Amino acid sequence: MPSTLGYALLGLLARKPRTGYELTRALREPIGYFWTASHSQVYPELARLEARGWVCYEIIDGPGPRDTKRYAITAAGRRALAAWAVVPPRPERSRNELLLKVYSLWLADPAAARALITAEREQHSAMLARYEKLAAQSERGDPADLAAPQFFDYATLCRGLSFERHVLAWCDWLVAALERRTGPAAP
Amino acid sequence: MPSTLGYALLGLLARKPRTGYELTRALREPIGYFWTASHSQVYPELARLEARGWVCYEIIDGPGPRDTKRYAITAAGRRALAAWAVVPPRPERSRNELLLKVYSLWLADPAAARALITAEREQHSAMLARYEKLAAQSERGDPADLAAPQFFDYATLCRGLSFERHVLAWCDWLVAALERRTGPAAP
DNA sequence: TAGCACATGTAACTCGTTACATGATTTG
DNA sequence: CAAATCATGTAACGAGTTACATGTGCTA
Repeated sequence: MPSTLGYALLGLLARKPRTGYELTRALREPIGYFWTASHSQVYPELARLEARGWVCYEIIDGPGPRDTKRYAITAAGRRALAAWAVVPPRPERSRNELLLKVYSLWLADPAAARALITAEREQHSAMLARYEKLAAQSERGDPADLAAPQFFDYATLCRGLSFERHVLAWCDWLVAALERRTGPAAP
Repeated sequence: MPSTLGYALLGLLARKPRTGYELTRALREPIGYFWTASHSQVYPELARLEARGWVCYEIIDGPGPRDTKRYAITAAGRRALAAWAVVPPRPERSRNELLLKVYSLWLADPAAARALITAEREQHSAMLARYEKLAAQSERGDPADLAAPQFFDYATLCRGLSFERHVLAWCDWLVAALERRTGPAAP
């Protein structure tokens, strides 16, 4: 039973073969919205998956002192991934540093407290813009085809859009509440 | 500079003095909604905070083979907490195992996929009910008093309510989309 | 020619979980 | 009398981050 990262890599390889470097990049950009890993985790994990027979690789020529390996998922890997995907994940305990700060914000300087929430708002606003751009670009595929990955890409994107909108609304509410009490921020 | 857990403990102690055990409990029930830790983390962290002069303790008598210590925050601890609270947290990379599973759900059995999302929906439905109960109980305090903790308790609760409602709506949408394609689930 | 993207690995360290350990008091 | 709750600690392990390490090819 490999780690969650192993299944993240399998999920990417089930769509197309990639090198370790390409997997690392994918763990920043499309997958990074819900799972991340650094390259120092990726290479050992690929070796473990290969030892288990869930991925295989061919050596292609590339730059640098080492071999460049292009990995692909095997039939056994695909079966393992499909089985893992429907096992309910254990309820994960949330870790939200911002909420922890809000919990102690009554001790803080009111102007600085307002600035904290405003900054957070901007982060989520930027993230929402990125998701909206992705949504505009995405070809959704045939929505009738549940065996094609596009619909599930779209489902994860919808979750991101919804999440950012909800956080944004909460930030707006909180900033307004803080301003109502202490007067609007100085210019 | 202590860990985030240190500030979580300070945040609790700024409200009232507690024993390590009481802090551990608080890290499950009220704080657990946005930060968790097990008791094996709490005791060493309390020792570190004490060494730094941010908390102090008095020994009270209790059961068991060891001393029972009741910890309280010091003036220095309170200053450190107030300063930390307004420093913007580094944007945290999300880790959402369910979304990772959704990303590979096109490979899975459609009925099992539907069951996965339905189960997730029930989890969030139960969590929403807990939050709504808490909201009904909560005395919000004088909303004009930004130096009192009650308003900020309420703010974190609002975030929980909003979060669960958004996830619930997404689950409902996804289940409906999956059913529309494969026909309603067998009874 | 300096920096970046490509490309792959190892090592040290931190944070968090699980398991090990002990023992009193209360409740079913 | 068994189990849960109160109460506090240490140790082993696993997952993840940061830093170390090497080297090519392209572009500003």
